[in-house]
Amino acid sequence: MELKERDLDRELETDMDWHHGTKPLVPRPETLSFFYNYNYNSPYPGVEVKQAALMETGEGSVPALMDSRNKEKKKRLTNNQIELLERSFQEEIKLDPERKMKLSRELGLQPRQIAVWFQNRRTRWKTKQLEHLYDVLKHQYDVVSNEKQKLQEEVMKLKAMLSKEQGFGKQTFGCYTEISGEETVESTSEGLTLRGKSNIEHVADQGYCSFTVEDYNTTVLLPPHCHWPAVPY
DNA sequence: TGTCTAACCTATTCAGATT
DNA sequence: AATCTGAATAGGTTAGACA
Repeated sequence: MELKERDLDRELETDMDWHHGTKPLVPRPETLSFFYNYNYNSPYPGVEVKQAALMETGEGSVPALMDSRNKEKKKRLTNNQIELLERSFQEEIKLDPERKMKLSRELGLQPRQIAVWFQNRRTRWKTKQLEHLYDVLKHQYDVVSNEKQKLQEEVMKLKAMLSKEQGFGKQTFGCYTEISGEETVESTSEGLTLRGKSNIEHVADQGYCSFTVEDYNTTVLLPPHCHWPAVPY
């Protein structure tokens, strides 16, 4: 980013970390909280008017005064604000300065509020993605596990038939029976696991479980052209 | 190369909303 | 009152610009 843009950004307090470099090292004095609060000095006169109007109608997003000491309340965003923010988020998960300012003007919110909302929204989205990924992997595991059990049962049946043919049980099998050159299967009651490592561990070892949300976004959950969350909010 | 700063992240706090 | 939800904060990391 160019210096000019950075300076402008800082001047307008559009940066998410508005306090960087100027963060007070001591607790904020209550009596001066209005001074430290980023909502106080609005660089957008028009926005203030809009916010005041919204407050009057009970839809305001500007923190109202909690008491005589100017301590401000947290206010939830209105449905309209969230709707527009959501639409914007669906269009693009990241927020560029221009869009931030546009949303700020349209919604009557401080740029930093827009940035914070997007940051929190990305966090929620990521959590949902991970939950969804867990479900997908669990389902895949269950399918593979069931398949494995069926195959094991089939092996046992075939073994039983073989031993019957070879002398009605004269030949006993050990605890582990060779199936292939690489893998053995436990023939005990808990014989559902591969010796050594489970499928999931095996997959994890091969790095299949190592992914980023971006990778996941473009491979597992979403169609290739889709770069915004398919998982609902 | 080191410093500065914007932008991002995760973890956490805290207050309003809900049960 | 307890719990949930989400707006906001704290502090750390990263990347780009610049001297």
